[in-house]
This record gives sequence, structure tokens and C-alpha cells, in this order.
Amino acid sequence: MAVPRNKKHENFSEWFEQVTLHTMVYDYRFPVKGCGVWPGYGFKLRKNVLDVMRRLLDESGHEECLFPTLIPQSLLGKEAEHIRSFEGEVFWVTRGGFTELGERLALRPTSETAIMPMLKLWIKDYKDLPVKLYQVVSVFRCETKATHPMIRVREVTTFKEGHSAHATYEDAESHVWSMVELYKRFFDELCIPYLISRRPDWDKFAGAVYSIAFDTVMPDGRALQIGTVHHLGQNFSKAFDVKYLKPDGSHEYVWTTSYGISERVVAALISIHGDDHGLVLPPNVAPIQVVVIPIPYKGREAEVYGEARRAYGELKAAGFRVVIDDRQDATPGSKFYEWELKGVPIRVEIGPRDVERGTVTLVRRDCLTRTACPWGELVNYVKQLAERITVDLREAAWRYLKERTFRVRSLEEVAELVKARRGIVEVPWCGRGECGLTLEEGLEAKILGTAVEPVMVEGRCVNCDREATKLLRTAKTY
RNA sequence: GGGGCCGUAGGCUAGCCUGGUAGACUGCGAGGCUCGGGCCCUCGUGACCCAGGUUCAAAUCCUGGCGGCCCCA
Repeated sequence: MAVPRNKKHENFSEWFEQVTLHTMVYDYRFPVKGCGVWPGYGFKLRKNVLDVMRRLLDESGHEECLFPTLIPQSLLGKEAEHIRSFEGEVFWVTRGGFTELGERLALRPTSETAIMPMLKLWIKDYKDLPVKLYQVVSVFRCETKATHPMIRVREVTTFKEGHSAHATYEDAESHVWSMVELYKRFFDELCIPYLISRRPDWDKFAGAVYSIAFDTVMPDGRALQIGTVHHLGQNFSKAFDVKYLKPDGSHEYVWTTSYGISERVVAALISIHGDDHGLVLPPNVAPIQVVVIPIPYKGREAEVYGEARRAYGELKAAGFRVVIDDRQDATPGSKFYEWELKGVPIRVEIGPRDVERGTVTLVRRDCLTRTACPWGELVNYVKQLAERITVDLREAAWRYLKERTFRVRSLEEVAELVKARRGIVEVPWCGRGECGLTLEEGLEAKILGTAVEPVMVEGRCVNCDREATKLLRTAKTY
């Protein structure tokens, strides 16, 4: 493959598009703005990531469902605030064949308004609660601003949206925080670091009481929202008239929540771990975990290929996703290059030297270091190496996020850091919306919100100099 | 919302200013030679985003569309 070793930090956009294209993870050449294709290798990666999420949701009592893509205008518009925030970027289907439709149909921008009328049919009394469901679908937003492959698209192809309905505010509230915990476990498994913030009131999900969001920092220093959890209160249940019968015979509207992640998680995974050689994938989601490469030498071919096949067989039997690259028309060097680009976590090399010594050479993708492994230990070594790589990737990623998170006390400092796109900046804040909005405008940056975890807040609001009560996070965003 | 740059084989790109035969590298196919970090050689294959306009002649100039990148608000 004729790929120059792209410098990830020199031109991140280009690196991302080139690496995902050349590894067949994602092809952004489809001729519709903001729409990309997942070829086989990328689809497998995406599937492995989704399987982690499915496992976590299924274990927590969710049921996977599937709702229609088309939502009639009358339903989409039922919750006033909700529609107000989306209406500028909804794709509308107005015609079927040659005839105008009686009612316009929206390509769902998210599914609250498709799910609520069904909950109304499904929920009768308190025994039907809570309802916990999710679906993985495409959602559509006609982005007016610049689109970016996988990061800001018009068809979000991998929207995992969870929805729940509860009998009380408190039940919904506790569900919100248990979903925050679930998302933490999810990102931990993918070795993706995050900051969790309560979004400011002016930027919460349309129709929500409050929104909790996960952000990470990309290699160009911009923050990327990778997950959200919303407490929707009774806003949707009132708009859609979803009530349940209480034990005392009275009726009450249900309390709902919703929470989502998208292919942005895959984008974060690729961007955070990747390097100038290409992808670096955590073993648990890598489509191929181990590649075996024979290093033939004149006169020794039979032994080398034989031992390589033996290694392949042992690893396969042990349950690894393993391939053997025994192509005879490619040199070992070019194979190293290709499999590194694809991010395969562990490479097994077997050459004449290994045959003589009775060893196998293992190379880890993240740091490219070699170790010789005795034959009897192969499966154990690979297992341990995979765990080691996972731990090291996670640590390196968290170290990176910490290096990219700043805590300062003055307007000058935050302005400088934000303008230089150094990452996420935390500042003391009085908690008043007007100060937040003034900051957002003055800094030309997004206010991500306030730290969710307990933090010591010292100092005075960077905008108005009142006593600070909260830690405010801000950054340039996607 | 405003401004700039750009679109040439599968990938990366030269040519465009100054209109006249589209060239390299890589990939792909065949053959030979190699093989512990992208071997090499020969032959073959394959492209001017779309629609108009100007012109004897358009990849090149003009207008519009579609698509991409960057900067500013």
C-alpha cells in the first residue's frame, strides 16, 4: 500500500481520513455530503465495539428493539422544545413516487418521538415499569456546518440510543446515574479516557431536564462529545400523554430518560490510540488480534512455514482472532507495514532463527517491542501481552487526556489555552448562565458544562469575579 | 453566517497562471528475481467531478451545481 507514514499530529484530519481509508475501516468517498461507508474491516471493528455495548446493556436489563426510521411531522412536533432545536436540520420525505404525501415524514433525528406513542400503548400500570430498551440505528441530521468523516456526519449510522420510563423522578434519576456508570465501563473497556460534565442549561438536550455528557480530547486539541445521558422528566410523557396507574388508583405521567453513543466512539478509539504507523487497536475490539508472519529463508522454507502454521493453529484453538499471512509474493517487511497500518495488536514472527532456538518472536503493535517466547508458552504469552497492551493503552490515553486538561483561574489564561486548541480548560465559575454565555461568546469556544465529580472549587468567577461555586469546562469542539 | 484553497487512474500527485499529444510514483495483472522493516527489473492496466458557456481547440479560461479541506465569526 502506497501510504506515506502520515504524521498524526501534523494534520490530524488528513491522517484520519487516509488511515481509515487505507485500512478499509471507513470510506468517505460516497458522493453524498456527510455520508460514509463501512467496508468489511471497519464493519467488524464497529461490530466488536457495539458488542461490548450490547453486552453491558443486556446485562443491565435492557431489551434491544427496532423502531421505524420515518416519523410523521405531527409526532416529531409534539414536544415544543424538542422540535425547536431540531427543525433546522431535519430531512423530510415529502413525496412517494409521483404523489405528494398527505403528511410529511421525517427521517428521525433521534427516536424519542417515535418511542413515546408506543410506550403509551405498552404501559398500563406501575407493574409495567420501569421500561428499559435500546436500538442501534441510523439517524439523520442535515448538518449545515462543515461535516467530518465519522465525526460530524449527516447520516449517523451507528446511533445506539437507550430509552427508559420510570414511575418516579427519583427512579429516573438513579437510572441516569447508573447509565453514566455503564458508559464509564464501556469507555474503560475501549481504553478511551473521558471527562463527565453536566451540560449547561442552554445546551442540554432539547426537551431534557438536564444532560450529562462524556467528552474526550482529539489529537488536534478539540473536544469530542462521545456519549450523553438525559433526564427527560415528564416533558415527553406529558406531550405524548404516557400515564400509568398507581397502586392507589390514581394516574401519573411516567418519567423518562434517554442516552446515546454513536460511531464517534470508533472515531475516538482510532484517533486516541493511533500513531504515525496507522491504527493501534485494543485487543478486545481488534477484528484481528494476532497476525502470524513467516520469515522464509532459502532452503528453510518448509520448516518456517510449518512452524508458522503450528503457531497459527495453537492460537486459533485458544480462541484468538488470528490470521496467518503466508503470501509468497510479498516480503515480510511489506507485511509488517500492512498489518501495522491495520492496527493488529500482536504480531508473531517465525523465521530460521526461531526454528533453531525453538522460539517464537512476538511484537506488540503499540510500542513495537520484540520478545522471544518459548514454544510451550505461546498461548500464555499472547494472552498476557494482550492484557499488558490493554492496560498500557488505557494508561497512555488517560495520561494524554490529563496533559490536555488545564485548570486555570484567569480569563487571560483560559483564552490563550482555548485559542491555541490545547484541550479542555477548567475555570472557576459563579454558576450564573449569563456569565457562561458571555464566556462562550468571548472565548469563541463551547462551554462543556460543570464537573460532575466532586471537586474543590477555589477562586472567583473568571467572568464576573463573584465567589465561584462550580468548575466550568470549556474547549474548542467538533 | 463570512472568507480562502481545492477536485486529474484504486491511492498520492505533476500539468492549469501563459488553452493545442495528460506525465511520475504507488497499486493492480503477467513474468523473472528476492525475503528478520515497504527488494528489484520488464511488460501490461488504469484518470481530467458534473452541467453549461467562451474558443478552430478546454484538465487549463468563465458561470452554476455537487463534493472536499482550511481560516474567521
